[in-house]
Amino acid sequence: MVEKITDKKELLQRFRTEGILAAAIKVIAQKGLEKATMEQVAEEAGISKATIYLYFKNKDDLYYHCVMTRFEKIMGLIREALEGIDDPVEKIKVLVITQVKAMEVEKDFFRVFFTERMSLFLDQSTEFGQGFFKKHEEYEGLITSALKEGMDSGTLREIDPKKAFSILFAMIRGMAMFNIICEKRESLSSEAGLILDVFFNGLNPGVRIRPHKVD
Amino acid sequence: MVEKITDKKELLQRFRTEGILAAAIKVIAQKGLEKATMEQVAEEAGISKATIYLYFKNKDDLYYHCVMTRFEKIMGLIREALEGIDDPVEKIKVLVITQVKAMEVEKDFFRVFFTERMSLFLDQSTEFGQGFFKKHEEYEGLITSALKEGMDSGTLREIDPKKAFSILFAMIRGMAMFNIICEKRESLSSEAGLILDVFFNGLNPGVRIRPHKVD
Amino acid sequence: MVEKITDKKELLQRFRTEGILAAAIKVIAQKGLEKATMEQVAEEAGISKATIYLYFKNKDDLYYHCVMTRFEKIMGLIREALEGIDDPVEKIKVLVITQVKAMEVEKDFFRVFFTERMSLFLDQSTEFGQGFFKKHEEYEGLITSALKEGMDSGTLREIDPKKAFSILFAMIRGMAMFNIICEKRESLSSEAGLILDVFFNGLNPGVRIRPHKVD
Amino acid sequence: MVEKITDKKELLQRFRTEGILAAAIKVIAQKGLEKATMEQVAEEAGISKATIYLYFKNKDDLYYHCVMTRFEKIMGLIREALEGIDDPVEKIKVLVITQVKAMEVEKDFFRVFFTERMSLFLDQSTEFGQGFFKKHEEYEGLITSALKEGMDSGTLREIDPKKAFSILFAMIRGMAMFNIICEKRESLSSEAGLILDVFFNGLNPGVRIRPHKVD
DNA sequence: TATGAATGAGCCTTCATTCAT
DNA sequence: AATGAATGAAGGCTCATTCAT
Repeated sequence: MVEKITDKKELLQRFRTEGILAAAIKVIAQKGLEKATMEQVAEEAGISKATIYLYFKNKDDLYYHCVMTRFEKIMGLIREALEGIDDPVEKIKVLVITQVKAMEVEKDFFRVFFTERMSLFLDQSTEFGQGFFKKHEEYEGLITSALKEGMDSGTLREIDPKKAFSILFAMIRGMAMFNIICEKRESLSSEAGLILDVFFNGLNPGVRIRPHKVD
Repeated sequence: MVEKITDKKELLQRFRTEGILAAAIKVIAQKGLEKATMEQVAEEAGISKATIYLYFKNKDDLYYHCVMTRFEKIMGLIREALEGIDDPVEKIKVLVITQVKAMEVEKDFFRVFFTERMSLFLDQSTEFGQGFFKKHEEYEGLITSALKEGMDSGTLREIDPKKAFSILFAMIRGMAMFNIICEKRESLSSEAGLILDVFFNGLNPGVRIRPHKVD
Repeated sequence: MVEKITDKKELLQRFRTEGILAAAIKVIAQKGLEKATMEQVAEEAGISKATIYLYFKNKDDLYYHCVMTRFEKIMGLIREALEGIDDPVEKIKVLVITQVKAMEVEKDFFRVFFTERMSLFLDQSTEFGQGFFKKHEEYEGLITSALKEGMDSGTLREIDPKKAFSILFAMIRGMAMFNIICEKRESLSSEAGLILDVFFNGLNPGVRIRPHKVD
Repeated sequence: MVEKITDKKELLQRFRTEGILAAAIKVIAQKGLEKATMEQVAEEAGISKATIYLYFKNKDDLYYHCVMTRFEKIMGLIREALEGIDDPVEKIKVLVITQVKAMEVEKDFFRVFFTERMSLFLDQSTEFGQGFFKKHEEYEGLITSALKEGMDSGTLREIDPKKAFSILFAMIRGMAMFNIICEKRESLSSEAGLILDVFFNGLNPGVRIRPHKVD
């Protein structure tokens, strides 16, 4: 009996939390982080400003959870997409495409994430920085292990996998940023192929081993 | 005689402008954009808050000029470094290295630039956005033309040069961001070689045409 | 029960609003509009500056409501005083006296109203101007209708009632201003009789139909 | 010789002074007193901000002189218009009409004078207040003496001439204000007749001795 | 005399955050 | 648990005014 009540509480808790996060993401995506006020988030969530503080410590905390939620969602999608795939190169391909598509779905939010207050996540002396760092390492692991497999099997050239990850990630983020931001004509996901092409084949002429096409 | 006076005035003008900019860059690099107050900038510059407004319209304008100044300086360095170099691949190599080194010198400032209020420069409906866009196009041209040359001469594989630029730029920016931000052990410039290696050769195994070493 | 709560809220709302207005009127009357700061008003009201902004949009809005409140109060007094009076000339007499006395009670505030930022109320392209205009028309109607009655009944000479109102109002305001401002020895209300005398009889010699005495 | 130089100096002095005043009046009429900045006045006058302070103590002083200049000009016009007129009633008529017309010519400036910072002139504890008071007494004398003449000759009813002046002046100012401000369809001067009519004949019915027409 | 340059002194306004109910 | 009400803390910006040249 008591458990049920607890369950109910947890349910409500989760319900509220998610409602607030959804509202926050929407408002932040629309107005940008700085201009998004707690008031607006509360209004969008249909609750009172003070209530937000029952579920989140402060504005930074709220934003942090917005980002982490997105992050986790994307990680989930990636894991899902990777299921059943063995070929490391294929894995990476799927990874990139999934990632890129996921970001495209929430363009507006990621625009903010990429352009405002990233510092919040990068200062590892803070709770937020540490939390983000952990998630990021998990993500890094996902890609790094695929790269390693490729290198071990001889499909990929041997270079420091962490560095390879860094580069790949940089390409994704970089392309994402400018595609997201500049409202390019071509969809972001259509450029995933290009990223992969360069990442695998480079710009040198010669027999391209892996042409890539994204559906 | 009259010229002299004008010169003096211009000199003072330039002196103040640069003094303020230097102060602003310092303060912003230290505290971040949001937390940097006009008061602090003024203090650092050894002048009064109101004086800043004689030289810059407002805080955004001040920051905009901070960024543009850095941009121009880097472009100057790049142009200088490119002098006398004919080989397109070599050009690109030099370009990347120069760029990366320049950013490293002002780590703290670029950390802010990459993580706070980039939106200011990306909204092309504003004066700031347009100004930045123009400079950026110039920069794009610098790299794109080198890439084109390489493609025309057959040294590089034919792909849309603008896209190639995007990717290269993304790699630089991405590596920069995370190296700058995460206080990695390795210096940013030492990774320029890696960037170039991947950019030219990709991760596929095979004969690497262009090994790169950065001094 | 629910009603009670609402009532309480409304009560508090009204309480605060009136408290702030009273404080504002006091401070403004003392220091003048320009020199009266929101800080001072808040202090006088025993609340925080920010709280004022919960009840009024900005300083202009606050001042606007100060004026409108006075206006409404005076209109109320006039309506009350007119009750049971039928004779149009008597009505006008009462009107003028009531008005003049009411202004005298709040000399200091009306001094400010007459001498500072009247423009705020006179620019009908603004919300404030329109609000004021409406109230003023109501007030005009009150007097105009009395004047019309008088003209219809033959007690008063026929002239455009609106113009008659304008003149009467001008006299009141003019006398008020200079009596209020110049700290004349004679009380403002004692001059109401004079106003009425001239308004009805003019300066021409001849049988004065209506001598006026104000108690 | 020395005198000539002094004269030249005086001439320049006067020239500058008048230039600044003209500029100030223009700017103030356009923007209102509060929004008119010393900078704008200087620009309009084609000189530097600092130069204004060579000729006027401060902004208030400048405004004061703007007003006094207008005042003196109007007094001059009135004196001129009164020349050769003997009939006191006629004098008053001319007085009112001249005054009203003069204000109409500089509507915009008088709008400001009537609605902003009149307090500056009304506080007789200040130099400005005293200066204004003196001029105003002179003006009062002009009208009062005409009124007295009329009373002495039996053309006008006997009442305290100062009070009669007050009332007449109130009517003029009041009508002026609302005509000036409200952009009434009828020209201000066309209402001078009405003012005079009421002032002389009142609203009582009966033989109107003095119908007034204004050209 | 004229001015370019500099500034002191404030004030309004905004919000994230708290707390009594 | 939820919130309406209140506020502390700051910061950008504007001008009138001064002064060295």
